[in-house]
Amino acid sequence: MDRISKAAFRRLPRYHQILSAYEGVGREYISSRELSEILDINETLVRKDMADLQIRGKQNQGYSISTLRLRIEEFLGLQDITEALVVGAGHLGTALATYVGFEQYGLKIVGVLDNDPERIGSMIGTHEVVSIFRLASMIQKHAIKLIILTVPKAAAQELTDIAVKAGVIAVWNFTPQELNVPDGVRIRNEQIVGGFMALSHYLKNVSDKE
Amino acid sequence: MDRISKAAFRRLPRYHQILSAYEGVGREYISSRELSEILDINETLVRKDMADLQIRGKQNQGYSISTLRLRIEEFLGLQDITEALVVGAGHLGTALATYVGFEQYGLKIVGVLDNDPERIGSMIGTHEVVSIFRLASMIQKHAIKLIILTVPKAAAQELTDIAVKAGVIAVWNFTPQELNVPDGVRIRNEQIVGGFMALSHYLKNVSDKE
DNA sequence: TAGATTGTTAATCGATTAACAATC
DNA sequence: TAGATTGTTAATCGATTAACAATC
Repeated sequence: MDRISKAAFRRLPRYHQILSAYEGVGREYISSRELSEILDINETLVRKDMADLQIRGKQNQGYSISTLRLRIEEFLGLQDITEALVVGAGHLGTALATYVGFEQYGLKIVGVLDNDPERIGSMIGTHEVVSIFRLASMIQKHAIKLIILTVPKAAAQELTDIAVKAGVIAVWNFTPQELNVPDGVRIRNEQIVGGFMALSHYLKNVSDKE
Repeated sequence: MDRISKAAFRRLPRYHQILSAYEGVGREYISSRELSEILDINETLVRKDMADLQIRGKQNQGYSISTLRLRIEEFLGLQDITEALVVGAGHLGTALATYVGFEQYGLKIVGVLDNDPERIGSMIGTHEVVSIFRLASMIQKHAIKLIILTVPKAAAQELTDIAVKAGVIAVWNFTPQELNVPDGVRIRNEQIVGGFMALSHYLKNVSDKE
């Protein structure tokens, strides 16, 4: 069975991104040392992560970049197509709905919904924005398992309830609302403002020292 | 000195968000039990976090919501104004540049830059998009310490170098590029696609079991 | 061979949780 | 008083790192 630690799991996207970049310029192998320096983590930790992924390196050369990248993709299920709806067609929803990079990871946006009559019917990339009232029916029609939630905080829980009832089992939550869902439904909270808070704390302490 | 664990630090934005919501509806106290249930973490952990923040609760009532919120804001420096530039005026840059919620945390966007002649001169919210060639001069003029980077991956490192040379010491990085910066410069990587990867892994394992 | 590198084990470090005393 | 709750200590769990053997 595929099992790695939570902490290692969080490193996989970062490994993946470096591997893709190196593969793009034709490199074949990368050492744990190099990976550790780019990511600013310990070298042994990289080797441990590789061992957890059941990837073996070559003495004197390091790890095969393509093997490793494919292994991460397999592990994360990036080779399957995941169809998703973008719920909320504001700037952030638009950014996510039109981001072409997602294709590479198997994420396919199949619809964009909003509640604003002015937006409904307009085009976002190749998608016509449809009414939020069609959320449940679209989920059922396409057997959607994942929604990308970019609506105002006040609407987040209600729309999640509707989506879950219609069959969704994963919510990528870009709202600051802590969502309540039944067991078996997975939430990923982006809470973008959290990133700023970390930097704000740093900036405050730098200036305190001056 | 203000010192809490890394893990506790990551919980602060989530506490803060709940406290704001409860304060908005007029609640005065919240127990560690309630916080732990909303966030789906252990009750003792909440109390330990409070102790780390040097916040004391009241027996039988819990923690004062406003005291706790203010303490978190103080700790994170959210009461100071942080001026920042949005570098890259695509959909994501636009979303971040126009997000009104940032004000509440002291984040003030003072400019938006892009390299596309079609975009330069257009308005994003109250900001006129200016040429990326003015990056260094704008940083110096406003004594900017933080940039919000939403440019294509290929441009990320070069623009970071320019910004750091001009005086920036914090980069909120929404590109997938791992940035290389001198000591003393803090990077926060958003790597949005990482959130999808976590969900993709979950979805894969759910369907494998069927 | 010497050097570079992987892979593994044991030690250490950090975070979470259980247990329970204190108190309103 | 009994019940609800905080606050703290010690135990446990999980993650990282140091040390070092193996090997190309």
